[in-house]
Amino acid sequence: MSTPSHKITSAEVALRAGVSRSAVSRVFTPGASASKETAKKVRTAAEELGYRPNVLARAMVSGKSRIIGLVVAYLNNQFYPEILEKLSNALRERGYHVLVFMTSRTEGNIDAVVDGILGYQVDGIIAASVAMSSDLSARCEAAGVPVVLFNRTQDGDALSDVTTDNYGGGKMVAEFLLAAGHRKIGYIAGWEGASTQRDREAGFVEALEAARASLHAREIGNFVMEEAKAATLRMFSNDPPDAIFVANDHMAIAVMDTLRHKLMLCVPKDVSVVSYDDVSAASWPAYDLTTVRQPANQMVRETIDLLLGKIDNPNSPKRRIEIKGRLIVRGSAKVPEGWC
Amino acid sequence: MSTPSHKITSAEVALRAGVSRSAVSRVFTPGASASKETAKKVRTAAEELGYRPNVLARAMVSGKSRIIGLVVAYLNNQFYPEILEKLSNALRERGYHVLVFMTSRTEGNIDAVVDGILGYQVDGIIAASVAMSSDLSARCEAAGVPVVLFNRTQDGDALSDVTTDNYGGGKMVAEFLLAAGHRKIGYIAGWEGASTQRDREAGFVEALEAARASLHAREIGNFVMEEAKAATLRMFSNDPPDAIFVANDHMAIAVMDTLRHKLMLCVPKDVSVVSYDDVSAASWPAYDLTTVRQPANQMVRETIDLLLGKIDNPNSPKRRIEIKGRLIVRGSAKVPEGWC
DNA sequence: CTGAAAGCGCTAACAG
DNA sequence: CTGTTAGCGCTTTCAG
Repeated sequence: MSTPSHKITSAEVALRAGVSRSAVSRVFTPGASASKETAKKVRTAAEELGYRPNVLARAMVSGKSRIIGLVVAYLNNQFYPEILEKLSNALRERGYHVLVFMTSRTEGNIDAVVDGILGYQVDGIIAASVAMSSDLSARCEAAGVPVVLFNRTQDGDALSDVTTDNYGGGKMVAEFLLAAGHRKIGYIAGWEGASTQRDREAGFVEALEAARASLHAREIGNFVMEEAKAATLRMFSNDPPDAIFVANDHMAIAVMDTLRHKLMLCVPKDVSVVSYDDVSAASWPAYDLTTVRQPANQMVRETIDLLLGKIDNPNSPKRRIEIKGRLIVRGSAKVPEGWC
Repeated sequence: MSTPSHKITSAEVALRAGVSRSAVSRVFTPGASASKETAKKVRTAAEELGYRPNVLARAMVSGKSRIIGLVVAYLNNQFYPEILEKLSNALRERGYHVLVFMTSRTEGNIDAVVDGILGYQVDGIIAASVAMSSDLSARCEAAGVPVVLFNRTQDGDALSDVTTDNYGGGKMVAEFLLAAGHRKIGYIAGWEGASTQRDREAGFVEALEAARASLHAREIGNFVMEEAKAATLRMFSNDPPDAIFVANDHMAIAVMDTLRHKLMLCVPKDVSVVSYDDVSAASWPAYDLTTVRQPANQMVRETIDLLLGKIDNPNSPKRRIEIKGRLIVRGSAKVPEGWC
């Protein structure tokens, strides 16, 4: 392979292979018709020259960039790097690449961010745990760019989304805690703008009430470790609970640290802790969290199917996919008698 | 703003504003000359139509895509999500976006991955903790795409890189452990293909030898938690050490879990543990790791400066930047008398 | 300061 | 199966 000091075009390959530019194009276009012989000549020439088709030029004429924009808020919560990795791998297998757009979780600048994405002619957008103004989703719609919300729903909106059954998950946790005999149960909430937070809490509280119990204490942790610590301290400053449901694992880690190292309590002897997500740290022996698993692989698969489906068939209807979660019982909470 | 069902072109904006396409272009090109009045007409029309310049088309003619390709191996190690986030934010501030390419850590498929990147006409590539064949770096060179290696050096190669002083860091750890009175010191190695692994170990071992001590035990963890656990078990199966240096925090977490929960040892009473990186989990009370901090912000800044510098000025020379690390003393290792 | 014209690298329709 | 032709949306000389 020679190493010229500029980018190689299909014309140069064509010249060297003694064919036309279209021939070159066809050889590099899956499912286009070129004779075995032409293909070989072209591939050889391309190899020798170090030619790669220019994806951008291809995108311009075909209208498909094979780029998916991924909007993500905080990578601190281990759940999201895991998702990003899975998403990226699965997408690559289907011939797409991921352009990452970081934003803060609050609605403020997300519109600007997505606006920026649109300029890259992405074929689709996955918004992980962020909210979009309906104005903005309308623009995406208008631009013909499908959007799917990952791990977040948004009402009154025409966006597809993939979530787990957060309501059912919250309910499961309440039933588990109740069955273990807990009666003074606290809840540490995530950011209240998040549908995950709202649904988990709703399911949790309703199951409590269905059993004639009620929330003993409630504090807000906003999905942020520092705030979760402060919330825990507040919750234990007076008439402490004997069990806590924390809205996600990320905060639960901070909660457990605070319980043990600031309040000198034992988990689960003094207080049971249950949370949500089942990130990999949840299974580390130091925490050993009982938690509701969000089946990441399945969520990713559904998200991609939904998005690519919409790309292939732009007027496929909006869909909301809700996947059942499962309670993973570990050591951070008392286990009810005979629980299986 | 109206919401047409297709993508808006500069021609449409031009038409509505009663100017030429070039005028529109100039209004959206920073530092181009357009009269105040034209600018206003164009902006209004653009706003009403919901126009965004097509970055891809612009890239084709200008030759600059404003996309940086980021190659990253595993997001499991918390260090990388943190870096990705910082990188992405800093780059966006400078008008670039990040296209993420995931690969496995071993050299196998990385060439294919980078090859794919080149097709996107990225303006530059940041390779985080992955090795590139010299053949491939030659191709990037030939294509005029600068590459900088993040947290990894590669000898015999013309690539710029940004690392911390891993050799010096390893040395610091040895001195710290020795000063605390440890004499039976073990090392859990990372993947041996990594320069970080090699340099940390080299500095560590040489400082040990300089003090007429030597490595008491050595096992390989390959930067993978499961393997680090197995390595720990092996190391303690016979004549256990009283201190361990673990090549990074990610493995150290697994090592500590194993020490405490499988081997029933106390840290640091029975064994001191020191590691490398200072990811956020290192400061969680459950681990409270004494570790060498890699100054992420500074590394990111240098990386970006280096890369963008090379983009602006293609024949700026290759540079290797090495940043000093610092030992963050926490509770996972005995602290030498009078250490400050 | 502004418009007309040319062309970035590629693919898609059309003849042959 | 193959080459020719016409653009994708934009920026950029070059005249005016």
